[in-house]
Amino acid sequence: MIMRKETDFSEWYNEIVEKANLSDKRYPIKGMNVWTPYGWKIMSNIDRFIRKELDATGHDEVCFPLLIPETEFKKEKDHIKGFDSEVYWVTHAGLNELDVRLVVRPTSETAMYPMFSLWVRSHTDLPLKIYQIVNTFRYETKQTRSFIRVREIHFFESHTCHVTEEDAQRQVEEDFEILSNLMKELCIPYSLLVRTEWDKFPGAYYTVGLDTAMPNGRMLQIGSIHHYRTNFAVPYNITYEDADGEHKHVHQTTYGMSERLVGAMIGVHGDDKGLVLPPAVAPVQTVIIPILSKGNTDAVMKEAERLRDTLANAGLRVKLDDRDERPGSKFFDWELKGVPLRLEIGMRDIENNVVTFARRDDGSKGTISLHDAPDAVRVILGAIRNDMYSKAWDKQKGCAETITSTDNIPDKMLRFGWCGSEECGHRFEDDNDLKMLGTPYIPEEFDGTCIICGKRTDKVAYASRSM
RNA sequence: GGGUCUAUGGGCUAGCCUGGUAUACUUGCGGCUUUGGGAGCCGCUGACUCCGGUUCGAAUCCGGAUAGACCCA
Repeated sequence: MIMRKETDFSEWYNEIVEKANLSDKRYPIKGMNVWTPYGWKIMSNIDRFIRKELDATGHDEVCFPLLIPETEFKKEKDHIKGFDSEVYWVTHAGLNELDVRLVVRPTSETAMYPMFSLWVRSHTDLPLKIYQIVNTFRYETKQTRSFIRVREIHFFESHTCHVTEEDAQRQVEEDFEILSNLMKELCIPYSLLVRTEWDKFPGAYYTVGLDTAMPNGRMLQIGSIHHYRTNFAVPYNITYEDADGEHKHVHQTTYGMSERLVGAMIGVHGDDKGLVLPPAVAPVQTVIIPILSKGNTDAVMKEAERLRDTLANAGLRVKLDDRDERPGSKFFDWELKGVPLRLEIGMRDIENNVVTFARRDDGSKGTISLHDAPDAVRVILGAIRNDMYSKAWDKQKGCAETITSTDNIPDKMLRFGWCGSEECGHRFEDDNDLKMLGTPYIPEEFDGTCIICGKRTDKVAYASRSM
């Protein structure tokens, strides 16, 4: 197997997805792939974390219907303009043509908000904080890629309603905290950029894009947080009665991240040997490889099974690889599949009361005592998580390059002065085949000139080629 | 949005130009031997994307559909 992550990222990515068996692309609809068990376990582990975080911050899980009546879908003008060209339509039921066509949800604002209008009556009903983990559908015309650009998208979306704009803003801040907790487990670095006016979510007041750098220098959007103000509450008539008996529109936010997180994890952590999974989401956190030889098979297997049971009882996701293969072959397999920690146990180890371990993230090896294996394994997994996280951040920090002219633009994340006008923004994008990612959410000191018009500016913007 | 290329067992692939018997490797299944970094031998299962055309005969030639890869906007 020859994999070259740094030089042929695109090929490398496809090869990893196929060989590690994360997804089966052979389903005969473009952009709709089958989640195979290993890939789905990873996604489910991510979902589990999302549930934990959202539940802990007072969100309730719900599940809305997949189909949305055209009449509801079209209530918010900008929203429909943004999604018109990429939704699937249900036009028939059996042999009959439908009077009101149905949209297969591309996102659930227009499904939820008519119900919100019924649910929210009083200021005591607020804040309303709900989320769902479902699949959505968008008709992508561009080239598709497993997890990164698909037509059926597995994602979570949280929707909140608040009394005031300030309350809604506080929700956005809470979302950043949830994001931070989640990314620590997935070991993925990210930047927070306020999207340009022409790139914000259709119908939003503002959008914060969450981006992470891929090895080919391009930025991958892994999620977004939107502040809607009352932009949806007005057309959907979501109002509450305040303490003074006055009826007011709610202020709303949404937050969403998708299966792209899996794509980001592959891209950020993988290497030429295959996947590298963060311990929190790895379907198998540690694999035990028995080293057998003639005459000691039973003794070693017995010890290996005991080790497996001990670790499993301690709550670790452990697998004993008892296939009739040579150890080397098993090493390659599990490295390809990204298992964070490998334990080897043979006669030599048993005689010394130890287990040999090998870390997937940095390749380091050593031994741990058989007696306190569960604690030792937990410590190593924790170290793997921390090292993966900080290593990934170090890499991302160096990834943005400040440029002052549009000559010889490098293929990476770009930082530059921007006067803020749409005209300059569009020209920058069109002339250089780049996508503006936006301006920093957390303001950055800047003193320079707009890269297009040359006007003095203290505003800085980011851009990159899109994936 | 525009263009180029591709489609053969589960995976990878030979054959296509010049029409007639489909090749190797790998996976899977069974067996023997092996096991501290991709083991070896034997046996078995398993394929020409779909629709139409040309032809006595099509994986091969022609047209279309579908799916995939890449390039440009």
